[in-house]
Amino acid sequence: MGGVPAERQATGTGSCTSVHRSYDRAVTETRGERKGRTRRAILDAALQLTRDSSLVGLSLRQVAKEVGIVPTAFYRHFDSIEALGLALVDESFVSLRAMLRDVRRGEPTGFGAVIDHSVDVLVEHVRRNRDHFSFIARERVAGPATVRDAVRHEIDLCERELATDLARMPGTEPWSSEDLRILSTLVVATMVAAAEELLACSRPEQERAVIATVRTQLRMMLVGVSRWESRA
Amino acid sequence: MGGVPAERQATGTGSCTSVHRSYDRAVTETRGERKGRTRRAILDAALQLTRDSSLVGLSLRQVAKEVGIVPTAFYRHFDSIEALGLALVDESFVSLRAMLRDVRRGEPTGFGAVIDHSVDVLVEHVRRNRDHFSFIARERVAGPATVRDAVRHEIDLCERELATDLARMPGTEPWSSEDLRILSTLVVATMVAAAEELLACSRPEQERAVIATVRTQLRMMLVGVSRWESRA
DNA sequence: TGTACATCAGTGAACGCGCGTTCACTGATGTAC
DNA sequence: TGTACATCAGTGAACGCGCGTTCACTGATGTAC
Repeated sequence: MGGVPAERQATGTGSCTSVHRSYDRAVTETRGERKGRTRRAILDAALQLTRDSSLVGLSLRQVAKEVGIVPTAFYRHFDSIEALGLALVDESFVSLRAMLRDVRRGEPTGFGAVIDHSVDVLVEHVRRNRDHFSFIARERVAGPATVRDAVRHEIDLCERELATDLARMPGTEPWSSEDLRILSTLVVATMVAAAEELLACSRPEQERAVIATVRTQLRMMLVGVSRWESRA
Repeated sequence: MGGVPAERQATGTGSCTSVHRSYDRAVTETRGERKGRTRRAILDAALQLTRDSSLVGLSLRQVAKEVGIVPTAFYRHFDSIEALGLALVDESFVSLRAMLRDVRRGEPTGFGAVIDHSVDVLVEHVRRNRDHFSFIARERVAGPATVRDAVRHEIDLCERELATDLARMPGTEPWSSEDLRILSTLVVATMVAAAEELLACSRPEQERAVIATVRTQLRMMLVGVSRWESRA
């Protein structure tokens, strides 16, 4: 009875809705495509099931049940829940890097515009990749040690990336690279905190308040930027 | 065979070392004191056992085993792990409020001195109440829903408290109360991030780097503060 | 195109284990007289 | 001070359940000829 249930993935309420529909199933599908679909379904099920708790506390059997496969079939795709977690870190940061790319795409027509654009992009990406962002926020502090470390490492890379972006902004010419790094850590921490707040919002007006707050916070920082003198 | 194992609490490696020693045990002890000791031991065991994971994933049986009581005895003290979690939120924020009190105790002799003193106090408190701080950091995003909400609510209260403190600082007279609130949110987020970084440090020089970073970040903000004009 | 064999995603029974919770209990501590 | 009874923190057996992991398996898909 091998290979039946992969199309069940669309059943889940996961945010990453797939292109697969039930009418284009088995007939033309290669074995590898099928396996890929089941793998995708496992990843989606894990994201969905950890929404209100964490990887710690997610069981292989829960995931298998949600996907519609027998528990042992899980091992055809991942060695353990932890390995699944590391795969989720990878794909979550693909989302996050896409966001950074979108931020960078904005035309720099002054500080205020850069801030507004960045916040808009953040809000939009958090909305569209809710599960990825909340996965990162959660597992960063509460995941299994290897997952936690992987998330921290990726965030570290993002901070470095942002530091080089900041170095290209007008007004930061006199800054030391160390101070740029420190500022980018501050910006990332603020953005992470804002993302966490956005994720906790249930009503639109809460969301609007969070957006206004983070916008003002970034402005406060940039007022600091324009007056800052490294090593002084 | 009731009431023997309460003095076992000192066995744990918890950070809150108790005054109890084995030589002052049972003889003079009242029933209520005994119960209090066991309760304390349960709280300590929970803090210790969640260090590397989270409340989600902590079992009543693990706690009972660590304390040295039978699993069912747990129910004499708490209804569930979640109720135990809420008690830990309460006592963790007693630690955190003690820290805020220490910060406030510093003499305000200029911005730089306020920042240095605040960071020193933060570092000292994180060192001394490691388990409480990491408990807050973790359960804030990854705890059971009721625990998460309780932590968020307490942090919200801290932000309000800090906003009124900031209002008393020289230089903030022209600030709107909304902007003070936003700044205090920013300061708290920065402090929380710094505390998380400090908790992740394994070597002294990492810790020194984190301290230098947060110090600089607060300075950057305060340069912003001194130039900020509300509603402008 | 047809046949024979290899691959491998998914199956299902079975295992020993730790879980939360129930229940009737014990015996030291506390209290009323 | 002494006795009789109440309280209640901790006990230990028992329960049904979900867990991760093992194993031999099935049968559709893929490939070599």
